[in-house]
Amino acid sequence: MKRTKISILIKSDKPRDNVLIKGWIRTRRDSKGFSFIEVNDGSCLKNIQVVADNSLCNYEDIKKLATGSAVAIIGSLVASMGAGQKWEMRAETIEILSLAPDTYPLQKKRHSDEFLRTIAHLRPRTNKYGAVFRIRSELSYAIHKFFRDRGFKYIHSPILTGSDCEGAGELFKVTTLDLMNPPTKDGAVDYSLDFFGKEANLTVSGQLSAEMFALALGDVYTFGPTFRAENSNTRRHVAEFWMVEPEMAFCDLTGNMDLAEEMIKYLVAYLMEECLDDLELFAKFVDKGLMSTLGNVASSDYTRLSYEEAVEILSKSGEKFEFDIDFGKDLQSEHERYLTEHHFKNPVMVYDFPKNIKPFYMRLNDDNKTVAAMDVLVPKIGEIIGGSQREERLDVLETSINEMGLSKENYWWYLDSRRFGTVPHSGFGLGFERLLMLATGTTNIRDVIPFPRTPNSIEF
RNA sequence: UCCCCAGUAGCUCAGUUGGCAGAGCAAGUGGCUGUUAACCACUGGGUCCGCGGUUCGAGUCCGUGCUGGGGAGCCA
Repeated sequence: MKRTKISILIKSDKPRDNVLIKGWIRTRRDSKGFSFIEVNDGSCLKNIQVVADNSLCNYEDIKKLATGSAVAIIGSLVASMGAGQKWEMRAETIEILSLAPDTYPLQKKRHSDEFLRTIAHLRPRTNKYGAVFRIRSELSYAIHKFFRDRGFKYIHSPILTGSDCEGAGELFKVTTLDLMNPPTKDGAVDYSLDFFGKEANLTVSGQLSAEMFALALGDVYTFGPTFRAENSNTRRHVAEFWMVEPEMAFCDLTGNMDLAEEMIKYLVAYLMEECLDDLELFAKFVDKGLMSTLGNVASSDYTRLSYEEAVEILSKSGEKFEFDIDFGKDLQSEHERYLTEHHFKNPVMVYDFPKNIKPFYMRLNDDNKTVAAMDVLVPKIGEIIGGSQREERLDVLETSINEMGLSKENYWWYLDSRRFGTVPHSGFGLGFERLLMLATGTTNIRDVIPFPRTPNSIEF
């Protein structure tokens, strides 16, 4: 007999005989002659209520079923006499697949997120984390659907890289050398004897690869893990995270911002349509205002303002900031928060940043002091997207590489793209986990990724 | 890496001016004719984060280390 998933059963429009379910016990309530057993199989947030009569041959064992135990139940789906649910299952046989001992760490009541992080291998069995990871799965799918519907091609950019790409943050080194006794040359480690014949790292971004493919396939995107060895200890950073990076040929900064806005709106609307049950859990227990926030994000237009205008708003705000606002300095967290949470109360797109605070590949504007960069800032989380129109002019790009003290030789292949059929192109990086935080109201990034990697923490 | 806060039962926490270690939930046992994070009764459960110090006496005060959380920087 094939098992039926609980997500299917609870949506049934008629009673059904001879149904098999398999899942885990969430709670058991005993009465005089029978027990109510809540079974969850992870297919959806809801449990199915199973009624186990004391006439069942193994009823004495059934009464030992504790939270976390696994069962296979055959029975019939019938209308529930109770008020809390439409359907319930009347058990004919209950096979106990495994009995959870009383040391099972999860209880029926709520646990703190901090405690659940210490048992990250078990937390997907809770309502909240089950919901997080179902939403994460749906959001991944929606990203692919969004791009595919618009003719974008999915590029698998490499995880192992030989260049330090954009110099964005500290890199994780990848080596097969004997760390106790590495080969040296002139007092330094001799990486010519390493696996790749040169230094290698985990990628910090798929952007440079994506650019090469955008200049061949037109519109492309990457979606994969990226790594930063930055020692940052905040609720918005992890060492391993997933990034979505579209790259579009024949596209300027405005087209780039258009895509970013359209994409966020699409994804949030998609979740509100497909994951309503799970989202409502967050609206109930995590962030009371979640649904109105999401409604706003999905439907209202995002204000676009230049860095210069942002600086002006902040200067005139009368707000006392810890850090000075001055043209040429990057916006601090407190400034971003002021813009999104107080001034506009909505996502905000800031563009045309001073060139000295941005990487070499961003396109120089005609004013010679700003670049065609853009950030999407959202309330509570801050920067969720960073992107730019890329510098497509070979001479300007070479000057920029020189000015930033980088070596042209390392980027020979990147520069080739500007030698051969170069065109204006643009792209951005979206922090997948940060979008999940926005979608669920979760305030700590460690709670939206299955096994978070942070400084001093890689237990699971 | 810097600043701030916290660490007491399986979990969430209380513990007064330094004076016998507490509650709720969970767990175990029993009860209850339909429950909804069921309910009622009883029972068991402690390296008060580690180390050192002050004191007649430290969960409480001091020093230090570790762990967790929040903020900052870096960014997505």
